[in-house]
Amino acid sequence: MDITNAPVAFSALSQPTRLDVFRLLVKAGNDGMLSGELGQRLNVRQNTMSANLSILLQSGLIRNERMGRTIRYFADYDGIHGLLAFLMEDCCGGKPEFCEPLIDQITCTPKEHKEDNDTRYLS
Amino acid sequence: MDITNAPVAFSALSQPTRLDVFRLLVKAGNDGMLSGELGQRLNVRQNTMSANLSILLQSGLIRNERMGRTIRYFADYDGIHGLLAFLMEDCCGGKPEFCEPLIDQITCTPKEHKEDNDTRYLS
DNA sequence: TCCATATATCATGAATTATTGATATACTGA
DNA sequence: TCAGTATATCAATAATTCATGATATATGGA
Repeated sequence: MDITNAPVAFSALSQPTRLDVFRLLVKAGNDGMLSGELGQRLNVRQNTMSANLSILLQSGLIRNERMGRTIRYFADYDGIHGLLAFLMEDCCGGKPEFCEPLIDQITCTPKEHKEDNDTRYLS
Repeated sequence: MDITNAPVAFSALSQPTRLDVFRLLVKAGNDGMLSGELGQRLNVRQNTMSANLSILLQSGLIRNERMGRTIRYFADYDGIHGLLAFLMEDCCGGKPEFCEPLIDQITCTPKEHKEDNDTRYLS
């Protein structure tokens, strides 16, 4: 997986099923959800869900882990943080020292992991 | 102008020129920017810029004001706040009382205007 | 090794979106 | 009222995206 730009991520979120998937994963937190579970929950066919999950994966907003026969998907908070930081860059009147901690908070970035933050979107 | 859903807003941000416009307006803050100014700055033809601004307007992420012959565009913080709140709903493990103030902060929502917040995206 | 389950990939057609040249509208000042 | 500037709309083509049926791959258990 290799994300290079923000339009790809927003494009991923622009499709209703994918937005639903993303929000379910945000709510699911560390538990994540299985691919099949998402398909059942949202009443989406298997190959359609697979294609949509693939697009979300490429966007860097979610990640996955194979658990035996099944694959579990999670919201990727680093990716989310990077995207929102890019989107709202200088949002507080060009005072990043004021704005950045707030972006950390909205994306639930723990202070002790701040050095791992995704900066791919930042210019 | 009447925005009804989040996919429209993310779709608006999924196009590179529109994302650039949005970010310029976020940075510009209360000064906003003229349509022609945006076109020059991003090297985009007049009618293309007009079409893209129209799409951003429909998304509720920006607003405009005619000033004589020119039209000035601004980031719409209420719209932005509503979208991000919807996107990250329950992001902190289903504890909105912890999460919501952070969303207010990232979108620079002043406390005294909280009652005006856009809730169109919230379920 | 064979079967069943879970997920991914492929090819296709339908629908949507983006850009452009041309033209229309809105406003200002002379 | 006319000319000029700023912006919007229209029509058309090109490009992209979507969901789907069919099929392939990966894993686990008997």
